[in-house]
Amino acid sequence: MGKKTTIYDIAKRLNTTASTVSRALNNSPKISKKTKDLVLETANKMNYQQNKLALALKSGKSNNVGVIVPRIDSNFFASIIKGIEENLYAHGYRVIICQTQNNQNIEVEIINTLLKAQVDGILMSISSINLDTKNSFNRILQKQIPLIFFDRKANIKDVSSVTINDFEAGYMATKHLINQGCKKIAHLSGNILLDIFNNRFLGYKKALEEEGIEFNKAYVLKIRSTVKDGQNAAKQLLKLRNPPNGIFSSSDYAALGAIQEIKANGIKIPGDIKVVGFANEPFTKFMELSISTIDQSPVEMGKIAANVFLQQSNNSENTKIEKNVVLAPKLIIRKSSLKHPNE
Amino acid sequence: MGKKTTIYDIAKRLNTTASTVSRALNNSPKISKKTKDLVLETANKMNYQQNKLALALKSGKSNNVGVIVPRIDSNFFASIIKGIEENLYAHGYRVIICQTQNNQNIEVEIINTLLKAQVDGILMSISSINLDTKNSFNRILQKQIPLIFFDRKANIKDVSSVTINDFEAGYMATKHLINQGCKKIAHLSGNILLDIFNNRFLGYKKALEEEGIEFNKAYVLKIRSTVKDGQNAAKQLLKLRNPPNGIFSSSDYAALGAIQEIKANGIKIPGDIKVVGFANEPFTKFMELSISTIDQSPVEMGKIAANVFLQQSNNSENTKIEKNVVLAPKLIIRKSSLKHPNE
DNA sequence: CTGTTAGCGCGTTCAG
DNA sequence: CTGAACGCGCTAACAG
Repeated sequence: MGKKTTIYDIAKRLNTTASTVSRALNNSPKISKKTKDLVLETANKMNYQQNKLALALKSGKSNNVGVIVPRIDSNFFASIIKGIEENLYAHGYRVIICQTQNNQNIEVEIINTLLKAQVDGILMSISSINLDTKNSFNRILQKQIPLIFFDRKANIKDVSSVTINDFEAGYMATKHLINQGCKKIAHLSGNILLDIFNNRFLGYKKALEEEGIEFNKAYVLKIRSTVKDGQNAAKQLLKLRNPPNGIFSSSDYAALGAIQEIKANGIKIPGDIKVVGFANEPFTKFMELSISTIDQSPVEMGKIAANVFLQQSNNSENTKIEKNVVLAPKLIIRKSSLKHPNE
Repeated sequence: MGKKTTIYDIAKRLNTTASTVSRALNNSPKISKKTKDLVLETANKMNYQQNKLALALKSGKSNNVGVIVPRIDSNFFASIIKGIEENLYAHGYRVIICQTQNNQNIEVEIINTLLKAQVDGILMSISSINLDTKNSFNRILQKQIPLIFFDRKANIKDVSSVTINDFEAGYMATKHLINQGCKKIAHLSGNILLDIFNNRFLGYKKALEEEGIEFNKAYVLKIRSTVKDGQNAAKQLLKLRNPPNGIFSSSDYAALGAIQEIKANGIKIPGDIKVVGFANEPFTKFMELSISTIDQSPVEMGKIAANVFLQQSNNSENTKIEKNVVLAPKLIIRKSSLKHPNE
């Protein structure tokens, strides 16, 4: 009962051999319809189910793909994973999820674990970029298994990526604030060692420059993507002799924190200060004072990352194909940044 | 370069055999320190990495666990998965994620796929309960692989589960509304074919009964967990000759929709109608009119489900252990249901 | 302590 | 069209 039935079991029952059974089950042309039907029937009767593990060992293909994210419980990453899973499941791949918690040691360890598990590909959003992780990436590439970055990429030759144009996003957000009448615009930035945050920052600077607004270092604060950090940042900004009247936050959570803090000080949003966040987390839409933000089409990003993986793994040629898909960010204008008609 | 090095490769290089290498790598006691060190060193030099697939085939243990949810991009399920992954990763298991999209055919298919992939366990929140799915569950049990339900369970002998006390949750939410002065309480219910929704409904009824409030069938509406359905439900309720002054929604999203619709009609919340949702989705806390809700401790739920799996898979005895963990729901009181001091 | 052998379950030669 | 033999990479039982 607990024992699993193998092709040997069903061969024995039919007084034939495993290879015949295998052929029948795999629709081989060189087998008579009669024995084939017979095999299929008894296989069914015996509740046979193919052991993919044996197949994987034999073929060298596990049909598993590793997906590595800092954490899964943010709508952004969960949505990407949704896109990846839906796309790859239909192609016979199973998705293994791993979280780094933004810890580089864990990140390296996870990559090793996945390689040992013989995954057919690794799709990831990097947590950090240092020597250890670079070594890990090289180990992946040496094994010839496709590596695809999404959102947070490292700049490595021969590695494909799917990102949004973060520079453009930063530019759009800042330009929008300027168009709404802001001249003193602060920026809450993530760790600029990561491209995404650096590019958003550069886009912000570019927009200021274009409008002839002088860059003010005191207006740029480094934050983690939390409500708390947003509150603290807002506190700092409000203390300035010349506080900003616009804030572009590279995180929706920080934007929310900033908004809370500002309102707690009796300052009006969007009247006195206008705010734009980043990521289009669900809550930004649901708030009464809905928050303007940048949408990154995460589900689509996941689907595309999966497509790039599929192309790459079907690419039997040894020619490396590096594909860098850059999606267009969408500025979503909501109440938190909207100029009053009379303004 | 692309070729993977096996224990045979390193045995050959050392003029020894694979078993010696294996012993060295696995810290076997019956091997001399000298050869062991030598093996480890050259293994390292040759970039050896164990092929877990071969080990899995040999041992019959894949170290993979399947997790099945309706969808991953809701904070509730994502948080459960977070808990599961964090717990199981530490124990050497990898987590394979699958989404049913609430489709029973897909659900059955996924179970089959996971069984073929030789997962060591299946943790799931069911999408539907019918003959096909029951057959699937039986197939899992026949193969002696642990099956654990979380949140949405089916009542099947010998199957463990981790849930919250939904009856209690429904009771608490309704009682709270009554304590805040509501006498006409509506309930937005999910599909009561699923235990969770039925139990919430029964808890709701029980609370009414206890307070001598007559049950009014017109106050109970069936909804899906969407903002839209919440809006429609509110529309219906407001049309009643005697509309409710309290709403207990089995979904935060529907609660939000109802609130939007009610406010759009110029009716005050919590002044005229008080609302309690369900699941403690992040946005409920962030709204200016924060929404009262039930917290289900999803991360903890995931961790516990993982623990139950671990216990069950270590249970070498053939005695079935069925463990039904029931977590206590937490009522989180926020503005949407709070009586004004003067009221 | 080390080498030999066998088997996990499957697909795929190569013979017949 | 079918059967016999082999190998994927690893561990474990058995000899030496």
